[in-house]
Amino acid sequence: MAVKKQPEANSGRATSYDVARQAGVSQSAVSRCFKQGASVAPRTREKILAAARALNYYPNAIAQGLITRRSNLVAIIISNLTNLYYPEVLAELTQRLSAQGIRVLLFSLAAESDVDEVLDQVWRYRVDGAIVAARLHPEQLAAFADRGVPVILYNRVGEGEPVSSVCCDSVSGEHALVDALVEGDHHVFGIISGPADSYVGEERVEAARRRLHQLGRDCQIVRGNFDYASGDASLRDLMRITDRKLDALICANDLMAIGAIDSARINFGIEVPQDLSVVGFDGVGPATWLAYQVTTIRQPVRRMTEAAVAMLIERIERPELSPEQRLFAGELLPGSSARLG
Amino acid sequence: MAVKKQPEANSGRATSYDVARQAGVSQSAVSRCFKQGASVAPRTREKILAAARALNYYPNAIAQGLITRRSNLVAIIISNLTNLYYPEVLAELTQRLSAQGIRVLLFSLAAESDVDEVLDQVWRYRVDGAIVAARLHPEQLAAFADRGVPVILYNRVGEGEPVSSVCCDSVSGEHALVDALVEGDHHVFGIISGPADSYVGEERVEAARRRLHQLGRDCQIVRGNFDYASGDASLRDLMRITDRKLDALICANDLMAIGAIDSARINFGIEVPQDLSVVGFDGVGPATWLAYQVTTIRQPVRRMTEAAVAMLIERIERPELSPEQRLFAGELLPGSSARLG
DNA sequence: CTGTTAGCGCGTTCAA
DNA sequence: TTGAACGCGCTAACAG
Repeated sequence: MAVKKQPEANSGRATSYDVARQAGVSQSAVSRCFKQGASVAPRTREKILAAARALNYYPNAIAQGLITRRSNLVAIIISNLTNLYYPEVLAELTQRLSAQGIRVLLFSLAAESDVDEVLDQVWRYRVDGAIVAARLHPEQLAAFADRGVPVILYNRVGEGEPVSSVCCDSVSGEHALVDALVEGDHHVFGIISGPADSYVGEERVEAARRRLHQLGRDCQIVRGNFDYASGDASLRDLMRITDRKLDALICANDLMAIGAIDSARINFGIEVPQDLSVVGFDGVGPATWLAYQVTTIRQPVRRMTEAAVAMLIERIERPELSPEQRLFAGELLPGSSARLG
Repeated sequence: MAVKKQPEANSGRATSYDVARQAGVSQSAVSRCFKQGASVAPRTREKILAAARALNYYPNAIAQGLITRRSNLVAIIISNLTNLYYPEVLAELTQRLSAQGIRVLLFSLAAESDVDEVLDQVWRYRVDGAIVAARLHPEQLAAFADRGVPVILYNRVGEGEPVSSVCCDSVSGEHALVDALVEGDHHVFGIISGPADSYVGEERVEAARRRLHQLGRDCQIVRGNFDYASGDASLRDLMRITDRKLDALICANDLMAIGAIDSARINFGIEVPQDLSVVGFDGVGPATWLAYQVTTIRQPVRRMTEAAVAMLIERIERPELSPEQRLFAGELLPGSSARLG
């Protein structure tokens, strides 16, 4: 005879057995009572719910997960949370997942090299799926496939590896920006890139460069790292390189555009957009502030997060589904940081 | 005879039994092998680790949690993630917890009224503790105590309920700001508050108001809601109320200060700080941008998150520890958005 | 509709 | 140092 603990002596940790005893039913009746479309007599149900409430009983999701093989946990892996653009994405994702009865296990990377440690934990917690906004190597992506854990990349694609992804279209976005700048009669073009390990950064820069080339324009490219300070630093570089003739600046994201605008006005005494046009990418909050009104491409965050969550849940329920890539066009916000055509 | 599945046929989900069989040892040997200071012969250990690697075995944290009664999960509950100030806090917290072998279950509230649903999930997942930056009712706080789940409030206090918390001192911060403003020879003071349901918002406003009163200064207070747009809107209100005589503005956070600065310059053609001094609170990134350089109080985020995590882990390990409130003084960033004494 | 039974994957006694 | 046996809290057949 097992020496069971007192039923409710240790407060706040009642089990389904405690509830069963209190309600005078079997443990499995309690289990069914907390399951969706299970058959329980109304009277029984009431007794059980009353007992559950009295004992402060909540089903143990850990135990449920062990047996159903569904943890209802999804990992969200984000490289640098502080990038002004992610908080909005993260909030949207968690709220949408929450609405679907899914909990978020958050992993934030201090350095890209931490990915392997993070994945280690992801496997241990038997998450049902993952949404990833960080660079993953092919073998890391393969690990997800091996384990049958569906994964959705956010603003990234699996280079080589077939994997589902949700992205904002860099090419059409940069085309729109470049076309508008060119029509606006600019002559000396500069580009501030993102860090070398950023997928969208490289993609945006390449798209802008090619489009400029197609239209017969040359450009200078300097490397930034997506933050405010690098907007300033890169602008200085470009002013030097172009002998201050720069009059159109394309930034790989809004934050650097803002840094460049401030630097132009304050450090160089240049008028934006009269003397220098600046465009960004993302459509983050500060881009719309009165002082900046950055001409940029706004990512359709709502639709993108909605798609990411929908795609993930689909694949959790039907693992055989093949990968799918969804590309959303951003919207050109004219702003007033650039003279357009 | 139970019909066991093929050992490794279903790839990527090996159990400790599979590893044991492959290594020719018992399951409990495998278990010990993955535990810290357990006694395993070096040769046995190697065999097991080799088998584990071959089978791609990772201990099931869910099952571990079920038996050890430690999920190694901590809930982080944040009301509005998009408040420019929280991403930094969230990133710090997750990284610090991660370093301690603890995973983060993230809950982001769309509305304060969602708290109860969130808590429901918190109980179900048997989290070891929680860090909360959202308003909790006394009965909600009591629920944590009932269940023996340690909780740390972040920039909030338990009103009535005894509960641990980590805060940045509003009183000393506002005193420093007000004192500096008063010495700077200002005459018409205005305050933009936070939303009514914000604890720090109310506290900061009250501290500023009292200090002004002590120094024999009167002030006008209008309600903001912590976002950029309300900085603009509230400034308009204050300009009207004071018949444009406002020359010192105290904002309950930096974001509103920035909104007010932009509005003053652009909508009213007022020079900041020559004609109007503006101060904020928090020390968020944009506050230091060249265009603003907001005079503000910088919260010591690193020390605060470090304290929160340390306090929480202490209480997870020693539940009998009584609540503790830690108050950190912020640092006055002089900036250039205000004429100080 | 309800109770009985058998595990989910692992940590933890207790002997050997 | 190792293995056998048990149980964490629950779901999922199955029989009644």
